[in-house]
Amino acid sequence: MMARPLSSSPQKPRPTIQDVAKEAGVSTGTVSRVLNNRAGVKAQTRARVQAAIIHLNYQPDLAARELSFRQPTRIGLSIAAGSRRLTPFFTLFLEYLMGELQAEGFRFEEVQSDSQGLPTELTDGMVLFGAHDDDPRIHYLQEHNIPFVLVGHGEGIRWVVPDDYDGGRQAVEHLLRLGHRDIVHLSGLMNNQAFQDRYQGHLAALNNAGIKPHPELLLDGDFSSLGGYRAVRKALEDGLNFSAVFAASDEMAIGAIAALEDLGLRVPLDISVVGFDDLPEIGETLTTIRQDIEQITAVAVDLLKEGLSGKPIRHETVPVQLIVRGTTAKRR
Amino acid sequence: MMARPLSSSPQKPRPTIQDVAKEAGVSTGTVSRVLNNRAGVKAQTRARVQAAIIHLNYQPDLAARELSFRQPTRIGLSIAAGSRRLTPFFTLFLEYLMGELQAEGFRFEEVQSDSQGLPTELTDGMVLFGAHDDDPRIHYLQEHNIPFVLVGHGEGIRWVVPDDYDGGRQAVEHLLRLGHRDIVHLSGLMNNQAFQDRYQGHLAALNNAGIKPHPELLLDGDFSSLGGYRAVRKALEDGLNFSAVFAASDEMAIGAIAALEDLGLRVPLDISVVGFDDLPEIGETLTTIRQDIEQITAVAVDLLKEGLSGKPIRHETVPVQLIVRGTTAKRR
DNA sequence: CACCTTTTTGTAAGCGGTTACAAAACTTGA
DNA sequence: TCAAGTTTTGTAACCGCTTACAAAAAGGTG
Repeated sequence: MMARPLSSSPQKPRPTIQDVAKEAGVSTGTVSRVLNNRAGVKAQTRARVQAAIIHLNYQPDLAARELSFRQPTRIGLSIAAGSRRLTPFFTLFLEYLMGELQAEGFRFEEVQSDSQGLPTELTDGMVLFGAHDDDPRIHYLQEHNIPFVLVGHGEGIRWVVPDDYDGGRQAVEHLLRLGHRDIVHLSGLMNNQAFQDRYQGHLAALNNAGIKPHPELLLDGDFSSLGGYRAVRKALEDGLNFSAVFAASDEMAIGAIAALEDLGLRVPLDISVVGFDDLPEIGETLTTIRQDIEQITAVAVDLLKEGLSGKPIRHETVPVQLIVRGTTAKRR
Repeated sequence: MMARPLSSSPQKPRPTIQDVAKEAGVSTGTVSRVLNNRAGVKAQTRARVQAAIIHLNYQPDLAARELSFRQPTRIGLSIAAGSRRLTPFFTLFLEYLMGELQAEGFRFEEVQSDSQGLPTELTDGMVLFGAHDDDPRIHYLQEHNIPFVLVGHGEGIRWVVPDDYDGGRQAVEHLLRLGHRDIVHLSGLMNNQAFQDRYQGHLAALNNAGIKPHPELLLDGDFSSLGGYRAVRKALEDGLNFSAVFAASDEMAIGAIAALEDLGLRVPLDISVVGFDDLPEIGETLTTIRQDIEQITAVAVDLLKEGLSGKPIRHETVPVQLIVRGTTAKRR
């Protein structure tokens, strides 16, 4: 045994396109064409090159590739001051966005969350999270002619949102089909467009069924599991009459269920609960409205690419989907 | 008004080092030296170049730079299956880690969270989050000679952790100084090293003060605000006797405070509460133990760089700090 | 089979930086 | 004032890949 501590060997030079070319007995140009799936390579040659690639365990150098392609590649993410970003939703959004940008060969430059929110580094494009319509960042980006996409609603800009309104409608229609009439809406103070839309969808479903909404069924769950718990518990203790809860987030739904069970009610036997988001680790047992966060980020990246290539401005609404699981049942 | 929708101009070529050189009347080599703060440039020349850089709003092309430096640059993050990653802590960790890696010129390759957890793409280095000592990923990385750093404890590998033990000790010593003797420890099922260490620190502080720990003061708060709320509320309703709560996370502390206040107790007049983490948006009013997440990520990146250059294996413990705010007071 | 087209492959010039080396410009001391 | 030494600057090769263009090979046709 040596006294010296273990240390890994410092360098192991990666194979380059040259090595692959030599191994396959072709030129670098041909290898490059194979790598990029370009037409005009004989099938036989292509196979030989691919074999060499696998044999050498070749991975193209991203920097060199990026340099050759010379396309804009720096994308920034800017988060509005005050938007709740320490949430499961945002974490997933961030992860998927990173993945999408990476897959498209972009460089995800920085998460900016300073109070100003204005880009400090120059980027080729921006994703805006949680911005208002007259956000100073929007003006800044427009002035500097930097393409961007807003996750949220906007006027005359590129944006993408999940269909919150439709989600609210679907959730409540599901409960109505099960015979429920007195449906609590558990949300937060309505300063957020998404939560407002979910509530509007809720109201629309009631309206379509000819049911008048009851104002005291709108509860403030503070967007958190704790808030959901306290709101529902208080409502029960105050004797509020309802047979179902539509929580505008999975977290609030979890809290609602805990409160119901703590007070001896069974879900879904006595009370049905619907959530919103379908978050992994959290809402996996809930009847809920699924937001496809991956798709939202994919659309965001698409829109951004359109902006980068000067295409016309466009926006998109990503559909949501009711997932029926074990927390809803026929009204007793 | 044109009917055609607005569209931004597709391209605006960035200035290159050549442009800067011409503008400043020097060669590209000199500009490069200025950019990288190399010695051997006359102060006057340096100033002229810097002026040109600012004037042209020049930003070096990262791809070109990376290609020239030819250093390993792809860093992956791997998250153990089953570790709770949709938490504020993890989100902040991710953001800081991205920032650090970026600042050091690395490329943050991917967030892996598949059940296997093994790297699917080749990376030059890895950050492991929430791995156990005999994690298959560790063996894999060692076999393939890929440098990595674990956020957590390990044997014979590079790792970094915050000083959880010391944090627990500091929190409880603070409460002891205020005269508290019956201190609830609010945590989760102890499957997590960090939470175990915090509890061990708690016990050590008691022990140093000659106080015997009381087993029923250890409460399961499920690592969440809701769990903290329910645990503390139940304890109060069961008549548990205590004058202070040490919650092993800010979220549980928030829950604990809500429960206390719902049952008519005042914080800190009647009961003192200490949290752990000092999370923005969440723990900002708490007396808490501050974890410097930014520093943790910075150390992780340092260790990784050492691994990349073949330096000996080393680990580091990042200190934590008691922040006294408004939720603790002398025992009445 | 000679000739023309089409397909496949090779060659070499970039992409935008860094840096080893050489050249030029200053210092210094006798 | 000039040679030798030192500092500053310029030149050009190179990093690994893409791609326009040219060359070679293959395929068709009368």
